[in-house]
Amino acid sequence: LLSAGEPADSQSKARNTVSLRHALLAVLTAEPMTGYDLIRYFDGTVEFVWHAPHSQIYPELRRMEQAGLVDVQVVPRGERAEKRIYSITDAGMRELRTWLADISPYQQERDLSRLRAAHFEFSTYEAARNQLQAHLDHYSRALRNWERMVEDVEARRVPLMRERMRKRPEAEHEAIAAFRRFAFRGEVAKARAEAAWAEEGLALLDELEKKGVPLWGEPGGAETA
Amino acid sequence: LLSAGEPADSQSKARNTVSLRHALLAVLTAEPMTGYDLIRYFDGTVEFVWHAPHSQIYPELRRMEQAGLVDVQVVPRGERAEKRIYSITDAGMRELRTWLADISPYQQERDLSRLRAAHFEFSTYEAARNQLQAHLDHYSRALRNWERMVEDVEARRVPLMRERMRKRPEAEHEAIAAFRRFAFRGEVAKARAEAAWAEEGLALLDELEKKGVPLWGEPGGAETA
DNA sequence: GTAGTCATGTAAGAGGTTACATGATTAG
DNA sequence: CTAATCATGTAACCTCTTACATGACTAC
Repeated sequence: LLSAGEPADSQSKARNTVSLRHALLAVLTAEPMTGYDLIRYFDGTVEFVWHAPHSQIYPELRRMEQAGLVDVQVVPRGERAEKRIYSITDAGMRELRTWLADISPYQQERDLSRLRAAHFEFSTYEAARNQLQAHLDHYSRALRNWERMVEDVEARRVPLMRERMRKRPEAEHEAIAAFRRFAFRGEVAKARAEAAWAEEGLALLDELEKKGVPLWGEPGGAETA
Repeated sequence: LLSAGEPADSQSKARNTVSLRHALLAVLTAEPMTGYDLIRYFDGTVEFVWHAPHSQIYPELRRMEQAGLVDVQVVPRGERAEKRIYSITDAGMRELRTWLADISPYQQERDLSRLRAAHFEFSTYEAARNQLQAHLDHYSRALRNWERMVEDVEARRVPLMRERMRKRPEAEHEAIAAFRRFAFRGEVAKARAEAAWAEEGLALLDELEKKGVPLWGEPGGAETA
């Protein structure tokens, strides 16, 4: 049996669970910050490549601390409270670099929209249209977001990126901006492809309905066999 | 907990965990089969939209049986062994249709390739190239697969689809093929977009290297701050 | 005072991966 | 008789989601 997309690389153990860890390390390269700050950056810009809720981030930071990947500075907040400011260590930087060189196997597909679309014959024209319209809406919104982010990167309007640049020599600035822009452009391309796919699907539904092709779910269509 | 007496409140709470269940139901609409058969279909064609290992499929089939979504026929295999042939019930068909009409929230992004690409500045030109080359290889292979599958659907060369058609009136055949084709075309578009993205990245790396833009990970580049 | 933001956690459970485990049948 | 294929499970573990939970500080 031939399977779809086996990476099948002979070497490279590439044991790549725990990527939340690397996402956190990557953000911490910009500047030391609290878990709370990390969550904000995740929800702001990093979110689009790696989402994580705070219930995952706080415990992971503790584990990273124990593994020596980050240092903590405990700072009093007012009279009674405290906050924990994390910064990346040399070991953390090494871990990040190692991870950047690891080729990891591509994770298996699990695509709800596609799974549904492949079986629209059991549905109704109306329900199928709703699905595709939701798909189109979702990716249209996403597209606008990522396009604005590409512009923000080009105009150097991203605070965390500016901070990162401030700490590095001028010569490296171009690379820092270029790779961020490149990543966002990947999302732009994906969103565009998905939106176009949804539109193709909506056109297909119109065509089939006009031809009078019946679906199982329709009142007029055949019922359960 | 799913109970049969849920009064289908207002419109679609969209409680959409357990989609493995719906993927299995969808395959079972074609014909009754064993868990082993289901695994083969998953690994063959369904895999590209929904992957699942056998350790997930067997227990889920038992749960579906208990929920009344599938019927089982236990058939002796030789002298001592047995096999369990599952078929979808009316309740299973209803569940499938309900699910097809549910709009589920889009799951959060978690994209390793993009996460890495956004931080190539910490890597080396060589490592970054390897990443993108792997990306390109993966999606080029995927692209060829999905393109062939689109052709197979167009030529009605997919066994499970033929089986499905055999059981339905001629009028519905066009829809059955059209939706499968449409789903595969979505994967084609995605693979094409990802391959193009990787190529754009490889060109970017060439350009930056030619200009002499330094990266952190390079021997010539700055080391850890 | 009170609402909003800053700040940090725990816990239960679903879903998914990997490994362990077994044994029968069939084709050569 | 041996290998491949058919066939079905369990268990440990990890990740992620959702919900529960707390409280201090700050601006109005």
